[in-house]
Amino acid sequence: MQHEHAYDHAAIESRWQARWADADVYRMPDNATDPAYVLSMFPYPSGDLHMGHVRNYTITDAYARYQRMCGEQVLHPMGWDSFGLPAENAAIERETHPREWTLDCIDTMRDQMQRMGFGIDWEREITTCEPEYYRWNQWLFKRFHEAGLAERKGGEVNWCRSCETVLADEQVEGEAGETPEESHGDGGAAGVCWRCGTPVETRTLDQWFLRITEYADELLDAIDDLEGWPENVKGMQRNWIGRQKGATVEFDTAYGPVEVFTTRLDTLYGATFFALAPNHGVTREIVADDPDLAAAVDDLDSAADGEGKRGVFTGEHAINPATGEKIPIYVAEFVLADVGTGALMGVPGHDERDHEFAVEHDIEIRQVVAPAEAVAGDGADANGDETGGVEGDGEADDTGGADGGRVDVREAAYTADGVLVNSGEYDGLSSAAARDRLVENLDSAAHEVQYRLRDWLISRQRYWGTPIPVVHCPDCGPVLVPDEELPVELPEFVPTPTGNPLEEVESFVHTECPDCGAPAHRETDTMDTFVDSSWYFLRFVSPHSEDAPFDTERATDWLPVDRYVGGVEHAVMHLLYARFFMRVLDDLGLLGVEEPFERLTNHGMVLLDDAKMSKSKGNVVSPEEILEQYGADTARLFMMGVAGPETEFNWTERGVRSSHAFLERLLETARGSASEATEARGTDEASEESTTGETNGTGEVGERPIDEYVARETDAAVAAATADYEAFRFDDALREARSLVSLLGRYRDRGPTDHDVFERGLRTAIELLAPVVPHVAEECWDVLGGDGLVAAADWPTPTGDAAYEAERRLVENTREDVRHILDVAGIDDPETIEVVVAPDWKHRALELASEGDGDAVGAVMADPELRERGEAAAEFAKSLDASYLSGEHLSPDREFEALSRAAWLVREEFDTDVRVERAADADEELAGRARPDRPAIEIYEA
RNA sequence: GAGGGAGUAGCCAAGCGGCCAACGGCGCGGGUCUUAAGAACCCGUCCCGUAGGGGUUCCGGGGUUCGAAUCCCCGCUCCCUCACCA
Repeated sequence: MQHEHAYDHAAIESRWQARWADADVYRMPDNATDPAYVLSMFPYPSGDLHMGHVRNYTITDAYARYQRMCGEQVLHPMGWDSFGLPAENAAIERETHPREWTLDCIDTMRDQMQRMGFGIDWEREITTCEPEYYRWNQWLFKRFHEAGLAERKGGEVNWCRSCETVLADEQVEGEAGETPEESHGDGGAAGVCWRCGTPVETRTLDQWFLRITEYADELLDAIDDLEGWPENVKGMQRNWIGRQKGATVEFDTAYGPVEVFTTRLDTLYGATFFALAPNHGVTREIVADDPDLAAAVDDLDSAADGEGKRGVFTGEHAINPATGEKIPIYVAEFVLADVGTGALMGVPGHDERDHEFAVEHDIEIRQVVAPAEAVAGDGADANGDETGGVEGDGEADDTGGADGGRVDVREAAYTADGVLVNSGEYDGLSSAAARDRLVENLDSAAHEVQYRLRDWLISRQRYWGTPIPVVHCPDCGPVLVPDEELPVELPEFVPTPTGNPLEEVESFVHTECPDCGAPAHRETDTMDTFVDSSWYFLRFVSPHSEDAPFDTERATDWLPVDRYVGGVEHAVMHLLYARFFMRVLDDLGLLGVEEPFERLTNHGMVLLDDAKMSKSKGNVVSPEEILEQYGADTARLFMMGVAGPETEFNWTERGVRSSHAFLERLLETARGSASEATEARGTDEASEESTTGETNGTGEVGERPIDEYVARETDAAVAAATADYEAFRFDDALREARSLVSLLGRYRDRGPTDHDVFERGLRTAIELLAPVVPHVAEECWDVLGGDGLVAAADWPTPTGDAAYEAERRLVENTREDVRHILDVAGIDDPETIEVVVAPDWKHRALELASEGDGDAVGAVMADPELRERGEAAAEFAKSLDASYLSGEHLSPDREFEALSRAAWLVREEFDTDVRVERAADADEELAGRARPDRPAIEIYEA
């Protein structure tokens, strides 16, 4: 059941959206100097905004608005990551063109964003599927190519036998139970074709790659300096790059030397078998004239994971380069072609996986490394050679099967470093030293660094992407299209039952070689869409530039993006590719910045009933509905108030309603204040009634403690909320703003208010709320007769330099103490509550003690005046512990003022008389009980 | 298995060396307002206590420190990423 809206959000929102547009508030001039660059990851235009988008953009919008109010020039742009497979699918399904479908979706989503009130500079909108944008993908591709960073080479890709086409990884559907998560890059996925269900094979085809591996070290090492990035993202990137330092070494075989990579060269003497990947070159040679063996190898499943260590003995042997021993060569399932060299030395004594294989195939297990303490215990010559060496060598610890310094490698592999045994001349060396020594001594051995990161395969055999600007000439080979001929535009879309539609467009394919003019055919592959998103944040700097992808000078000034907000799912791909692009562009002299994103925030998910919202599960709350029912501000306020940006939270109807109710109240309060101001002007009738009990203060409206209290709280709220906005703690900032509104409500309800105090409070609250609920804030601002737009107003600054925190704490603690006393003492009907601030000398003593070096009593008693206090001073000094000393303290005057201002709260709560006094004006005994931060309290019963 | 993160009162969730018995929200209890309900607002919500006190807490166990939810070590549990990675 819906109750009627006390405010017409639809009218208010569209009114202010129009006003913002008219006033061009979000326009970012090109001549700005180092503006605040606040960015949300741009969306794929799927057709509808979902809650995740709304949360994402609300976060950046609120921060951008806050920054703008702080006087910053703010770049908060939006664009569309609009190439990609779904559009192609949708076009086929709906018998339309991917471009039309995409542009329709963009229109819908732009409209939704505008209705959400996101303050975006639409003049800078970019759409990656437009030639104006993707021509620069092509241009950049050429620059990469010139720098030797784009190359064509054989790559493993997914191939569907039935469709006779290459499939992008996304076009490979996972088998039972597996989610077809995105995994770009190399092929090898085990799955089925998305169109026909045929199991996907792997083929090696010539494809275009960007050589990101050239930047592996740089990208990895620079992660340490990304201080504004979350640890998990940094960890994922490190992991993904996967640098591993070790060594290569060759084993001789009847088919020539075969290289292996190992991180544990020190275990070389323990190598008792040799293993090849099923599709290793040497495997093919061995198998070539042995059909039985070939069949056995064929039977191995290279995609098998986990259980069992299947393998086939080839009958061949390899020569251990260190010992000259002959060891059996196996073809093993667990050896992967694309890891290391596709071949490995098996050391069952010191590698768990090898151990398992050896046990299954009855291979000798030999110990060649012992825990350091075991060797020392034997009195063996441990040699003490700790020259250190290769990165990543760990201290010998007792992991991996060591037990009391003794290990039995027949039981389990001992995988830790230690001291060499059974290793001839290397016995007694530490693992690390042995690794270095072996590399020195063996001709075929060399230090080697390996990466998990592979070059980035950007070729995609589909229509809806950036055409790779290459022409294949029978004579000249692949030739790049000259810059003047860019962009290579996509031809009309012709749906084809299978394969890449581009191949079917003769007018596109048939062309001339730019070099020799001979008939040639155009490359029909398009680029991975991650190319588009690897530099889009640069395009926003000069979105209409026609002679460069972006203005170098301006980009160098504006970048990096100050705050980048998006989902964790882009932790590796997008964010790594973008970092790669930036570094290349920097090296090419097109940019003077190396890292794209200064501070990165991964927003949490929006849940419904503890589950991720998803269309397939049907548990989706559509922004469209919320927009209609409650309005944009309600949705924004709820999302921002319920949790910090990184925390996931549950969408609840209740929460939404309470946010909506708050906005209604706020609006009523503003309207009430405005009408009161007009009516009651001059009507200063004394309603002294409610002020008669005031002990401190004159009772004149505007000069009463309560007026001062409200004024002070207004400043305190500003101070706190500002710190919260700075720290991206929007939930806390909103709490401050909301509690200020609530205080103002009480202030108004309890009697005559000072109009200036009240209105300043209200205006301030509106300003604090404006970044999150911009429409209602504008409406209130307008009602109150504010100057211009709040969106363009100055962020409030607290007047004075008050210790707001300390004051609030003092007041709160004192109030709690009063309640506590009343409760514990069982006083039901207090008549007077007397609050006495500690005497000056105690404050002075505290000050001296905190300045002194530990000896509080000494420091205090050294002061002649305090010494005169005798016993009392000594006692007090003794009671000062370190935590008390380290705290922030108010002066006696400040304490007195803060408590006086807040006295009305106590008075109201307990319906009693309250007296706040200075020590000098109070009973001596009572004053004696007071300490700084802790006034004495005496309660008199009726 | 490797790397990252986390375990805080009924629940969610801050805090990350002293101001912490520990913010805030939900739930629950009391109160104000109201014809009533709801909303809103105020108070309470580990135990004991007739004056602001005391006791026992922040996964478990050790340690560092005058002082630890906060730092270090060990263990347990959970989440995420990568993974038969040589």
